[in-house]
Amino acid sequence: MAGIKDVAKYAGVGVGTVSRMINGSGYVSEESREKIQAAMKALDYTPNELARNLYRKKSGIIAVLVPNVSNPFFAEFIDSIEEELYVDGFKVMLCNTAKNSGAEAEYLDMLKRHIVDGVVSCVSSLGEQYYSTIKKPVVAVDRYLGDNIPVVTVDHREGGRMAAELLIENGCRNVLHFRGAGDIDTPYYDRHSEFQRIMDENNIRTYCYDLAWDRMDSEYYIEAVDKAMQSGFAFDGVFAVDRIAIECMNRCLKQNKRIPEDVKIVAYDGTYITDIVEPKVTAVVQPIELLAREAAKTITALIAGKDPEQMKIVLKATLRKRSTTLP
Amino acid sequence: MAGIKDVAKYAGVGVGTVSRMINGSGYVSEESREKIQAAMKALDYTPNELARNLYRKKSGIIAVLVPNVSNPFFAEFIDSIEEELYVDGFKVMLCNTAKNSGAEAEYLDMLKRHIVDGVVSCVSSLGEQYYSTIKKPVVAVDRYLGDNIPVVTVDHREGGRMAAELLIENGCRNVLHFRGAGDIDTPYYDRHSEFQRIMDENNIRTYCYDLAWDRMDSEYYIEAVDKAMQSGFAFDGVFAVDRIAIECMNRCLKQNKRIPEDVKIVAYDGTYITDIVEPKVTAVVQPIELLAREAAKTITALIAGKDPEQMKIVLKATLRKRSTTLP
DNA sequence: CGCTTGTGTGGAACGCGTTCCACATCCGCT
DNA sequence: AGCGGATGTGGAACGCGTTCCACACAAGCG
Repeated sequence: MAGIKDVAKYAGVGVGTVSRMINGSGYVSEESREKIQAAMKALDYTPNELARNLYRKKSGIIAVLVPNVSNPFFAEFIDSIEEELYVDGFKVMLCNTAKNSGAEAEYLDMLKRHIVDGVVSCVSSLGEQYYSTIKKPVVAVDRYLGDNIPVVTVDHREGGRMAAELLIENGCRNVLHFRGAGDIDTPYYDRHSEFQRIMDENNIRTYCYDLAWDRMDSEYYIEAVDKAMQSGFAFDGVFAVDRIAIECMNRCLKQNKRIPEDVKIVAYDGTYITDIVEPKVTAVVQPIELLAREAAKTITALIAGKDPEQMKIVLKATLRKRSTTLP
Repeated sequence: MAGIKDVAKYAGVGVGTVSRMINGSGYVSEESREKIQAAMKALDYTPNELARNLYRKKSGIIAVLVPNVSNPFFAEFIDSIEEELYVDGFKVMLCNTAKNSGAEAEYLDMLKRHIVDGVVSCVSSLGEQYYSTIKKPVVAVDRYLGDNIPVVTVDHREGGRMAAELLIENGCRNVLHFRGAGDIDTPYYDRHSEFQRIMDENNIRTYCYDLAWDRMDSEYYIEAVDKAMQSGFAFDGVFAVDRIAIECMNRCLKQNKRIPEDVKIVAYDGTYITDIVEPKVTAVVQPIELLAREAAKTITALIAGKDPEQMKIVLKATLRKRSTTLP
């Protein structure tokens, strides 16, 4: 493989001149330009990015940590952030952490090893104290990872409220509430706290099912719905993440319950799967693309050495009424 | 940031000794071991992977090119291959190519730049002649990228046959056939050729709708179904990729057609979305996990300098009968 | 005792592109 | 003529970890 020295020799110039030309820095005469161009073509030269990276101490790669890309929420998030970071010249390293409890730490370790310039984390099994030791660019999505780590999140309290109020307006009195995983003081959980608060305030009976934080697969979701159904709790409303909401809906339909007449359903996330089932599911929609854009902006700012303008960016969720609630 | 020299100085040994200790190569006395260990801890030393990479001329990263991760087929593929490659010590760089026509070439270029050690490509807008100039490890998934590029694929001919025969057994006489994108001589397309051949052979009327290769989004799919519906072709069978099959099903239900009595549907891919809609959709299921595993095995073998045992690995698709065809 | 072999070590050279510094022209201007 | 500035260039030093070579010392053996 030809190196810059070979090019310089072939073109009859010094390595510095070749480097300046490639990087468009400093002076290079028209004559040298042509000779170097010819040499590069003749030797089929491509700069070794590894060497550049070493010198610059950066790789141009950002790690994005998610539990699982096959979950449509994270798939859409990754899709968007990849696109966003691509235009800024960064590549995305994909890190699924659910498969293996050591993966999160290992991927974070790549920051120290200079393999990645920054991390966007949508997971948090490791906890604040672990993250607090990291002095490199990290952005948290939907969870607190420590005081010095900027977070991009959604107003889940408001999201939980919208869901709760809609079910109440719809006249629900007995609601099945699948509570997501995770620490209670992570922004993510606000939807459940607020939802539950409003339910209690209005004397609505609820049956809460707490999900494990490390399972996002269909099998587990189906199992969860099974168990909730077997509890014998007679419900006329459901609040759950997309996939579970859909599963509940299908069970209800199988039991000849009418949707939305007998059971109202509000899903959380509003990924495209709520729109491909029939009836389409009413959902609190997370602004995934915006979440990705803000996360991208924040991490690139951090990498560029700028302080993020805000340590906490809170986006708005929206309510998308479809056919699983009354018109 | 502390470097290996600092550690060596602090421990009172030479850099070579530190390096040997870190890499477990060569001799290091117990005494040196302890001193180095202490020094590493004291200085919070982590080796700079960039420098190692430069020396070794490899980055430990494999680029996986897909049109779009939000498509569940690719999401599941990436999910699996990431897991597979993780155990082999490789990281995955995610490359969505649909967003931008230049992205595929740019990501491939990273091979030359030594940013990635190999590429697993599930896309092919660039064509054989482009790929043929690449002398680095590349594995193709479901498409031919040239004679010297190993391919992992599925027996789509068989897949197309299973779908066709099932619809015929079900008594379909007028079938809506959404044909996927791409070159006709890519393995991927075999399903359509074979399906169509059998349809023609049995004098089944078909209405073929050809999809654009560069669109995988819901909007486009909905538009496609719209157009096909508007054609006025009265059909009693549908063969299409998951997402479109589902869309067709929903349209039919809305028009009060009964599934499967009035219209039979066979989807291709069999990702989880065919299982969350009601009725569940009969599908030719691609062995995505296996596809990922074989692709991972092949690319790691290539990177290790081994020749792949086979230049073409063909896996079996299976038919999963659900409720959109007769029992 | 002399020799081989095993153990252990320091440090120079290397991989490869970037930057910086010293140095050389050539131009215009006073 | 003399000076300042723009233009242009070559190559050493650097970033940082790895490898290899020269060298040192101990033990084992005839």
